Amino acid sequence: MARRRYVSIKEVAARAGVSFQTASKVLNGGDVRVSAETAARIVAAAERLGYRPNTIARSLVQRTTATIGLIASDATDVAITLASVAAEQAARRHGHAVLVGHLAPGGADGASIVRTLIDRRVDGVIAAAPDVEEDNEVADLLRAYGPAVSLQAIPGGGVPLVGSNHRETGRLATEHLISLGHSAIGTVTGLFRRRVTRSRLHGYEDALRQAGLAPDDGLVAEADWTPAGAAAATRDLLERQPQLTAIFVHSDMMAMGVLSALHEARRRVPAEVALVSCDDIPFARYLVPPLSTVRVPLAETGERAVEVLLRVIAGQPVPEKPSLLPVELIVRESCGGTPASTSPARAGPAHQAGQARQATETTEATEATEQEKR
Amino acid sequence: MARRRYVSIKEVAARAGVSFQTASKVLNGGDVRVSAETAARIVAAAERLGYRPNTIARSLVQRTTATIGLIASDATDVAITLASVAAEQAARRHGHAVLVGHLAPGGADGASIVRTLIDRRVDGVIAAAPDVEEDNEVADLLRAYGPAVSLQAIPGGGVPLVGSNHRETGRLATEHLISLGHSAIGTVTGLFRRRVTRSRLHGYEDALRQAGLAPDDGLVAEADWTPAGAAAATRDLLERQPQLTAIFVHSDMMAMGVLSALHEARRRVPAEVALVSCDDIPFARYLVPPLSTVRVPLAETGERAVEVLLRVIAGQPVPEKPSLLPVELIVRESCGGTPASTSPARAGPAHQAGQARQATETTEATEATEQEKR
DNA sequence: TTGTAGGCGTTATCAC
DNA sequence: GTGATAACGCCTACAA
Repeated sequence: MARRRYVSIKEVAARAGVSFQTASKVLNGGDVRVSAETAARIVAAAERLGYRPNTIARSLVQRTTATIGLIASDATDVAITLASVAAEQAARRHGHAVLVGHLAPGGADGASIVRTLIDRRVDGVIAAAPDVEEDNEVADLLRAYGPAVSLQAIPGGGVPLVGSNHRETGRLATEHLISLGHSAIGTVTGLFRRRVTRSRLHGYEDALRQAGLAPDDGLVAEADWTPAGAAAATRDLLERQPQLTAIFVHSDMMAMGVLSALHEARRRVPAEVALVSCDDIPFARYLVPPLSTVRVPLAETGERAVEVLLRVIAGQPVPEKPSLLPVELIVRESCGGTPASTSPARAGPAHQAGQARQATETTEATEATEQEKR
Repeated sequence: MARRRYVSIKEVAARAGVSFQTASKVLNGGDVRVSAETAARIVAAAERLGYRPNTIARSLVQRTTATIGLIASDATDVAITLASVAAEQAARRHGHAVLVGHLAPGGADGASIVRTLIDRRVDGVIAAAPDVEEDNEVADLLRAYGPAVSLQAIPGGGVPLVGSNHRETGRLATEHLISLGHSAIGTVTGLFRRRVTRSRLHGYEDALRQAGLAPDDGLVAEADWTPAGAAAATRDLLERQPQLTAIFVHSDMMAMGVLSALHEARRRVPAEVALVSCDDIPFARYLVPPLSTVRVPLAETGERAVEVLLRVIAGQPVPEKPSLLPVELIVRESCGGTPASTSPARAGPAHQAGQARQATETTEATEATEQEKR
């Protein structure tokens, strides 16, 4: 367990009887104008000695670290974690290491994370933490230093965005509830100050209006993305609007809180209250009842973000327009497969999703798919 | 968005009218045998120019990177993610950056992650990925290069372990079910090849034997830590042992699968089947019904791991014995608060947990606590 | 085909 | 108090 003395390229060279510069040349595979025989000797020596290049030294001269920074949120929302983990894996597939900093729940330390990354001279950074949407200091640092890509809007702009169409998401979910015959549709939202919340709310209102229903602020309850907050918001909603027959909730994590509150209030899902959510985290299908939700391609988002970042790092122009990935409604049981006979509401129009499709999923099919993955 | 030209200490020095060595001295706060006035001038210049030290260059000469490596699992198990995120946050609090590598679901790329970390000359590494328990190559690399700490056993030993007493965990959960009057207690386990599984199974058997009940292999169903796998195992179990009235499941993630399968089988929880799990992930309380579970201090485990690692890095002796954190039974509704009147089974003995306590939690109390945290 | 010189940005050890 | 010299491990010319 003692700290290992790393062998340097000079030792390899000495062993092979060449200068270390020659060794460097063959070990880096570049333009090897070296006899095949000496090359082999060098490679053999390197192997024998267990040579591992010191990327620190290499970075110093090359002025690039092959490392990207990742600002991640704490682990409370599984959906976001999914995106950041996928980003890390994608970066590594592309030959880059990843330096992460997770925002702490209380502290507004986004800037200190970014500074750590800058000091370590990462080649670029990905912001995958909703909280930084409100952090001007982070935004300034990101703009000032090197390339960056964000999974949420950055104040002041200037940082390419990768995400999905949140308005579409809200619309899809709400339209589906309308098409099932619901007209008293409440919504448990994320924090109002987040763009994603406002966009999904707009989508929700779009769908209502399109069906001739008037949006009503009394049907909207703000929560904080946590199950606890969503449970509280749901209790409020049920008290204020006991007649509601459906709820659109802005995230699967919050859907758990909604289900919990509904259960405590003895309202059966979907018989008495239908529920549609957003995200489609891996275990959404295992909630009781299985959750209908608009799938947001979180993992793909993370992967796309590193692709965009790596492209910018490579010198390509910074994308002007956000990169939006398609969302898709996944129908399971929490919204009821058939219209809930609550009111004579007009059936909503068919789904005319732009870049979205609708998928209906049977229990058996899902299970099979997910088993396969293992 | 253009890549910023970083200002070097030489520019700062020039600006302040001193040599760069002097600037280095005052900027690093070391033994400042420099006039207060020049010092101030240097600091001012650094600030004005937005000087950020190049830690790459610093690392090269100091042969330490103030960076630790973290081998993490993919995000499928929330519990494990909790530990690795906490570890990262703790490391940063201690002034260290963290380079992560998440194991990909399929690939056995643990070793390649470790090599990436080694090449980047991290000061130490934390293995927080159950999968590496079976990876000899990772174990060898960890032993060969620098300090390491693991959250699970490492083949061949030599790497300090931080975790919890799994046998105790299994015993606590099972004893509680026994104390509620159950005698036909099934268990949905993790993968048999993992130590944690075997330990929890031993705890389960300990409790049964102590209550005069004979362990029965027919009551044991292996799963793969996923909700899907646990659901399948549960269906098997219900088919083979329709008389069972209680289940001990080895993780909260799997508990979701168990609840799902129970729901599909129309078995009410806890009225017909009582359930106790392990982990106490943050949303365990929001499952339907709220999950009784043995709390494993995941976040604390991650924090402890970095403390141990940092101590070893600082030159203190490598701990011989594993560092085990206490577990605690959290009673919620999934096991039923009162004895299920199923069989005339002898009530189990009172809990004589070694380092564990039992906590009973009301809905109200939990909610209050969790709300506070925000 | 191989070796030499120079430098990446910093810190450390001495002289001055 | 301050600055010159050397070194960390490597890479990229360019010279031999």
